Amino acid sequence: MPEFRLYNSLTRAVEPFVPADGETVRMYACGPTVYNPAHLGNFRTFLFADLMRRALMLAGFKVRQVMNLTDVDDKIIKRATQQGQSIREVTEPVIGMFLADRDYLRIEPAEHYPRATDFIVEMVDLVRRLEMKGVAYQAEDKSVYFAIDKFAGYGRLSRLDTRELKAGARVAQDDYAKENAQDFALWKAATPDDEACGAAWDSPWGRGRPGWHLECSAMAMSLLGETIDIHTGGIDLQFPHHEDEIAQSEAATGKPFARFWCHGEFLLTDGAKMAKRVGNVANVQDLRTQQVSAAAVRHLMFSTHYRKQLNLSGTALEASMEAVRRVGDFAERLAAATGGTLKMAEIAEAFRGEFEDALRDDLNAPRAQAALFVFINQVNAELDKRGGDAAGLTAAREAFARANGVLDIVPDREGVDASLEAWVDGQLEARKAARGRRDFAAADQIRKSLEGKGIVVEDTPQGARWKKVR
RNA sequence: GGCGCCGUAGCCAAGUGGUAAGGCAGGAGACUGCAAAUCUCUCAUCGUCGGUUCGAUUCCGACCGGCGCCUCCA
Repeated sequence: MPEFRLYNSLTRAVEPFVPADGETVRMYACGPTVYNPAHLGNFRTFLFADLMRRALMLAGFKVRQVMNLTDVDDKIIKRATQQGQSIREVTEPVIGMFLADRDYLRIEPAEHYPRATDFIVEMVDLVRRLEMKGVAYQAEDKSVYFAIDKFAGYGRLSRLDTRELKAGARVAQDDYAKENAQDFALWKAATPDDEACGAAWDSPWGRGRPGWHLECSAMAMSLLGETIDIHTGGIDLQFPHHEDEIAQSEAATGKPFARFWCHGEFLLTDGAKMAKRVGNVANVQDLRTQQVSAAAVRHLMFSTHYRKQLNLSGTALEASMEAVRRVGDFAERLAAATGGTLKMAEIAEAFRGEFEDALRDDLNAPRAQAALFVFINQVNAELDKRGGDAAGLTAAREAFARANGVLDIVPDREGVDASLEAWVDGQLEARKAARGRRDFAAADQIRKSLEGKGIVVEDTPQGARWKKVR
C-alpha cells in the first residue's frame, strides 16, 4: 500500500507519515477558546482535523485524538468580569454550543476534550520543571516567564530566526517586566478581577493562572505522552502559540514534542480572513437558519485543499448544496437498486484506489471528491442498464460507504411526519388515476400543488417517488 | 520593513515538463404525456512579460493583482 504522506510545517515538506508506535496516531488539535460560539473559520480547522482523523483511520491506523477547550484566558475573564459571572458560568454554555455545532457538522468526537481548568496541577508541575531547568524566571510582576534565549531551537517552526520585528511594532507595552520582549508568560500573577471570577489558583509563585501556551503543552503531554505524532491547528497559531508550545515542552522533557505540525489555512469571507474584528463572521447557527445542510458545508470545505485559503460565498454554498443533493439521490438509488452490472465492480475498484490515494497524498480531499463524482456518474450509467449482477452492486455499495465514511456528505432526508406522508400518498394515488385516464391536466395540477408544499415528484419505471425538499 | 502563500473556464477547484480532474451554472440531445431524476455530447491553453528547454500552465526571474503571519486569533 502506498505510504501516507503529510505536509509537515516543521520541515516545510511533504513527508511519509507513520505513527511512532506503528499503530496508533496520537494527535492533538488546538480547540476553541470558549467565550463565544465558534465561527465557520474555526470550524474549517476542526473539519480539517476531522478529515485527518478519518483519513488516517481509513488508511488503517488507530487514532487517539485530543482537542482542548481553553476555558480560562483574557477574553473569558473580561467577559466574566463584565457580566459579573464566574469564568465557569461564561464557558459552560459555550462548551455546550460548541459540542452541538460539532455534532451538527458531523465532526467525529475526539477521544478527549480536556478543559484547561481541569489541568492546573499538571500545568504548575510543568512550570516547576522549567524553573528547575533554568529556563523560567519569575519577574517583578510576580508572573513567571519563559526565557526564549535559553532555548536554542526557538523559532524553528515559524522561522523566526530569519525574521525581523516590524519597525515600531507593539512589543513592549504592558510587558515591561519581562527580561526579553519576546519572552512569554507561563504563569500569570492573579489580578483582583481574576480572583473575583474564579480564575486564580495557588502555586509556588503565588496566586495566578496558566498562560495560554502552557495549557496546550500540559494537556497534550498528560494525555498523549511527551512526544505526540501530529499536532494540528490553524495557520495563525503557528506563531507564537505553537512555537511556544515547542519551546516549553521540549525544554522540559528534552524530547521532540510533536513529530508533525500540520496547519490549516484560513476561511475568508469577502476576501478577508473571517474574524470577529473584521466583522465578517458566520457561525453554524447562521447556516442552520439558512437551511444549509452539514453535508453541503462539508462538501464545500473539502472542495479546497486544507492548505489553501477558501473564500466562503453564497454561490459557493449553493453549488455545494446542489452537488450534495446529487450525492444524496445517488445514495438512495444505490440503496434501492436490486441489481447491478459486472462493470460496476471494476468501477468500484478504480474509484477506491483513486479515492484513497488522494487522501493519503497529504489529505487531498478535492481530488478524492472529484473521484467520487466520477464514480457516481459511472455507476449511475450502469444502473440505467438495469442489470441483475449482485456482486457488482455490492462492490459499488461498499466502495461508496467507505468513501462516505470519510467525507460524510450525504444530506439528511427532510423529516416528514406521518400525516403529511399519508396525504402525499393520497395525492399521488389520485394523480396516478388521472394519468391512467390520460387526464394530464389534472395530473399536472396535483404535481404542482405538491410542489407548493416542497414535495418533488419523480416518475420512475416502478411508479412515482417523492421527496421533501426545503 | 521582515517572513510566507496564492492568481487555472461565468463561478468554485484539482493537477502535470509533452497541449488541462471534478462540482455549480450554461448550450444541444436521449429518456418522459410533460416534467423531475439519470445518461450522452458540448463549454479553458492555465495573471503579464522575459529566460531555461526539442517542448512550460507546470522550472527560473521580473512585474501586476489578491491574501496571510510578524500583536489576541482556527
